[in-house]
Amino acid sequence: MSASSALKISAGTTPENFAKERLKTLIERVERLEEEKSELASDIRDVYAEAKSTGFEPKVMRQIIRLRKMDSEARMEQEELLDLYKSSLGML
Amino acid sequence: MSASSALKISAGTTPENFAKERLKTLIERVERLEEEKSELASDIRDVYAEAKSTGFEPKVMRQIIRLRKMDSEARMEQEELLDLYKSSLGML
Amino acid sequence: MSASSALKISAGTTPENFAKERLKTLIERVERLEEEKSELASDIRDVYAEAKSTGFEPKVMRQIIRLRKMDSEARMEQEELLDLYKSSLGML
Amino acid sequence: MSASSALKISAGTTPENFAKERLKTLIERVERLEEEKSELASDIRDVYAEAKSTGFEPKVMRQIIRLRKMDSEARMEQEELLDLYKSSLGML
DNA sequence: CCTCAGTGGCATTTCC
DNA sequence: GGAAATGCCACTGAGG
Repeated sequence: MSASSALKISAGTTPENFAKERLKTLIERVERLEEEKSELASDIRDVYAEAKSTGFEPKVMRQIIRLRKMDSEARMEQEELLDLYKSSLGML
Repeated sequence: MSASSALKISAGTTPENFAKERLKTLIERVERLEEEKSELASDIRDVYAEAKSTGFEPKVMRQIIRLRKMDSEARMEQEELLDLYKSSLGML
Repeated sequence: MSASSALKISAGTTPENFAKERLKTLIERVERLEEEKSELASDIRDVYAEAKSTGFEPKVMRQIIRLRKMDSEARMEQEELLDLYKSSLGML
Repeated sequence: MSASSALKISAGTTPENFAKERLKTLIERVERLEEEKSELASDIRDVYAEAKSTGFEPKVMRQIIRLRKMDSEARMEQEELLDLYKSSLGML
């Protein structure tokens, strides 16, 4: 489709239409991402279901995962703190 | 634990170890999925930030998205209702 | 109430007793409300039972009710969105 | 509106319309009850909010209420059991 | 008995 | 940073 014809103004790119299209695009991007996020959530539920059927309690697993997450976050904070010290002392 | 081979004791596949490995695998699968989920959440925040910097209010966008989601859910429920009617009337 | 009388100490309104009484009142209010809520749940079950005995499937009824609820919620969200647009445009 | 005219058959009380009206009534009864139920739930939330603002922890209050409920249910069961014994022994 | 929807509670996130 | 809202999980209770 060519944009060279001024005759097609009625469906053209007025500023309002431009904004409208832009908004539409942004919303669809979010929706797509949300969709993928939901699928991952569903995958996670599946893993827990599988675990449960093998005899592992999902509740306990969640606890473990929470703890490991806290651990790794604490470790990262420690490292950031260390870097801060180093840079303060001109050691980076 | 089998006593048939003394050599494999330390790293052997006793039932307990088997369960332990299985649990470890499951937990790592969940952690990987959670990781991806977080990245998507981050992507979504980015889109909203970008939208905001272009003059669109995230609050409005969220509302629009919520409405669109409700619509599609309503449509799905409609279909379920229809199936229910059909099954009630022996048409399935 | 005055603390000048030593006679009323044992059952008096010390700060602790005051808090205790207040807590008791709050808890009883919740319990009363929960009670009424349970009665309504029971009434609802009765209606479904009656419907079933007249030949209507509760499952279908629930689905219909769910849909109607979604509709009314969608309507409310529509209005909120409109308000949001208005406030975005300084029309409120 | 008069029911004396046979001319109004098209909107009349055919068996299907009768069933339809009956269903409508049942559904509206349920919806009304659900509505009241929601209002009570809202009232309960309000009480907890009020309690919280006065310094009581809702979480603890919920615990207390749960325990008291268990107690009263246990007591009722005890009494039912006692009645059963009595009737077995011709003491009612 | 067992599945499943509904509901309350909790945690995270978001907005002010 | 604190309050409010949203989404998620566990649990209870109803229905098959």
